[in-house]
Amino acid sequence: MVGGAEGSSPRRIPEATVARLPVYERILTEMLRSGDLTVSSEQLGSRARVNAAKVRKDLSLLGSFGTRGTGYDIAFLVAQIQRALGVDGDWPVAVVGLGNLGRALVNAEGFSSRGFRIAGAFDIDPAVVGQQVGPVVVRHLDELGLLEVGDRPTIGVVATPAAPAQQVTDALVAVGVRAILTFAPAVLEVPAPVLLRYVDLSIDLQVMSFFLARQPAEPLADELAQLRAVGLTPRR
Amino acid sequence: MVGGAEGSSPRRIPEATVARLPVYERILTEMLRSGDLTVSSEQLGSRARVNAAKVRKDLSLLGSFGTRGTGYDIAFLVAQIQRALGVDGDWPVAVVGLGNLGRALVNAEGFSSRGFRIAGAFDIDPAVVGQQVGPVVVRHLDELGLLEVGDRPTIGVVATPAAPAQQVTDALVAVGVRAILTFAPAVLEVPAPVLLRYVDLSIDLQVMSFFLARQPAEPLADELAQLRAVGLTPRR
DNA sequence: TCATGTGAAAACGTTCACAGCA
DNA sequence: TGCTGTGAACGTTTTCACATGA
Repeated sequence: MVGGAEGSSPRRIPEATVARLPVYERILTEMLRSGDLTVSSEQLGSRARVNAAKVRKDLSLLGSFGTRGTGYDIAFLVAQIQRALGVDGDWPVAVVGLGNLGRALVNAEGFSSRGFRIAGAFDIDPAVVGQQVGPVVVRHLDELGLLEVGDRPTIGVVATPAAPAQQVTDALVAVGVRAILTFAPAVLEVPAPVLLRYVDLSIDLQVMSFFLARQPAEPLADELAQLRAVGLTPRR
Repeated sequence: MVGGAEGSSPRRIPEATVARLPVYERILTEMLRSGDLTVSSEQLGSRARVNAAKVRKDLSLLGSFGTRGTGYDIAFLVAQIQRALGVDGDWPVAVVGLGNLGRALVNAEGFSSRGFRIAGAFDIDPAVVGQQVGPVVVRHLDELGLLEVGDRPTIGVVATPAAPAQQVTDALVAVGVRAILTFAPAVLEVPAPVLLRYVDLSIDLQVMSFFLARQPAEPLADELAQLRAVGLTPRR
């Protein structure tokens, strides 16, 4: 649904596919490290818990660069996926809230890799402001608007408790973030153009337990093959 | 796809709906706190960023208990959603890895609420083992198998770095968890019947940035209305 | 021979539009 | 009149099945 006059865009990549690409990429990167050079849709699919035909459809949307009879060149595939996901971009991220969760995020492996970089970390607790946390020095939330032009965040991460989350979100929107990723267990309101994504332990647990509840405790292997892992997506 | 002879199960609830129910529930609970008594599908939809018809479809799957011309009784609706999600269950959860992330999880609001309870927290770091973290005392991973029968975890949460994640997962599977929720940036292998869900900052960021990249920086309100927030679900 | 790439079919999920009821 | 509940239309995603090419 990202309509518009895009001109020379190579192909429309469905949202469902976009959600799987990072998973493929991670698997392929791991395989590269293990010394593998090529992979079949069958292999990749079984590692990603995805039907092989789906893998082929997904990859064919990026262009046709598999070799019939052999499979895909892993290194090349990784490069193509990265290109499709737009790794070349620069995505400054502001993290607000440096409790345990915020600290974990700021230190996360694979955060600064990829186009993402932490443009700033913010809190209001005087005990935390000024502290060095991982790669950054925590600043007061009031300084959010004072970031250099090149560091103006495109994405805001809300890692506060539920109570201040809406206020923090408003502050992020005010400095122009175009997307919010929130870990706070609260429902947020943002203006329509801002992308909003909730990451939530209790929601994940509830969805999981729903499926567990209607699954026999000791089920037969056959029926289980059909039970795919609850996806990554919009789901998202 | 949870086929089988379930007999008197009320209705099949699609996965997409299941992923939205906890969101509705959270909004409704907040509205209750604000003193609201009823809600229309329009109101609930706009808060959840979901089409009103979809809200009605979702809720009608739980049974028909709206009042035409008025809307839904919020308290009753919350109860129905909870019943559908199976709140009545008991879901012991084992958390492995008590770095910043594990600490955040163990202390999370809304963890122990709902049927979930922390049956145990495990690590291998001698500096952490024995420590009181939030509501629990951390035990050594080797003691995972020693939990009382009533505390045998149904769900395992992996909050370790990528390197030991597979090993930890194997240990969890060995003690009989039926679902794994992992925050480790690694691809895991589990036997087919075990549900597996990845929660991953860098994947979320990548998906978000993909949509941002093909979205005009200062887009018109009309086009944006179509850009729904990247969902929760499976996520998804 | 083996595995990709892709039309066509099936399954699934969303949205529309309106009948039905308070 | 206002809002739910739901068939039917629509759009998207998945899966099948096989022609194609290394």
